[in-house]
Order: sequence, then structure tokens, then C-alpha cells
Amino acid sequence: MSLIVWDCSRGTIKKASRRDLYEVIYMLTSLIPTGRVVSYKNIATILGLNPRIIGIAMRKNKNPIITPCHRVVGSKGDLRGYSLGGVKMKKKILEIEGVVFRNNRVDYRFFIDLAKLLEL
DNA sequence: ATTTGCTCAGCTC
DNA sequence: GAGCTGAGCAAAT
Repeated sequence: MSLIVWDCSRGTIKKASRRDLYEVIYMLTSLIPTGRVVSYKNIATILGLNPRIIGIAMRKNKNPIITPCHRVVGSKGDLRGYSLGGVKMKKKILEIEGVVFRNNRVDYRFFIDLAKLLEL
């Protein structure tokens, strides 16, 4: 399964390029509300990708203002990584936003399902 | 709690 | 083009 997108210049559909993929990943990430988190897997499942690809996209995130990559966490609430200050900083930011941790994991009640949010 | 296997884009050479 | 590295995950140990 691979993502299909509209090709504006040709007026046809096409298989998503890497760049397209990243744009969609960042778009979905930007939808996560303040004080909530989404798992890498959740985004990956929507797009039919391996969850690792989402991690790669987050690592390369050049626009932390509109792409809140700190709100993307592991499926069990573990933080995994953060290129701008490490997981310690990631945790700090999430706590400022009101996210509660239990045993160094994000409390499950702060997860949202992007697929449900988009009514997919 | 820790290890193992699967997976694939990006990076280096 | 080949080989290595992970911001993942689930299953097995």
C-alpha cells in the first residue's frame, strides 16, 4: 500500500514522492492539539508506512513551529527521541502543555487517534 | 525488564 | 551501489 496524491502540474494522480510523503506527515502532525500526543504508529498506519519512517521525518523536521514533533511519542507512551534538546526537553515541553506522565510514560488518557479525528 | 527480528529512508563512502 | 544507522514495534525470553 502506498500513498497516492494529486499531481497539480499534470492534472493526474501519481504515487507520492518522498517529498510528498514528508509534507503529509508534517501536515498530520500539525493537527495534534496542545496537551495531547499521537503515536508514530498511528500516523504510520494512516499513511500505510513503516512507523520508523515517521521517526525519520520527525528527525528531519525543519519547522518545529508548525510541526510539533514533541507531541509524537512511542505507542506505549515512551518518548523515543527529540533532536532539539533530547527526551528530557521533550518531556519538559509536554509537561508545560499539561501532559501527565506515569512511570516516565505519557498517561494513556492523553493519546488521541488521528484517524478518528479525521473521521477516516 | 531485556533481547530479537523485521523494516526502510537517509547518510556515508 | 553497498553497507550502516536509527525519534518504531511486537513478540519472545
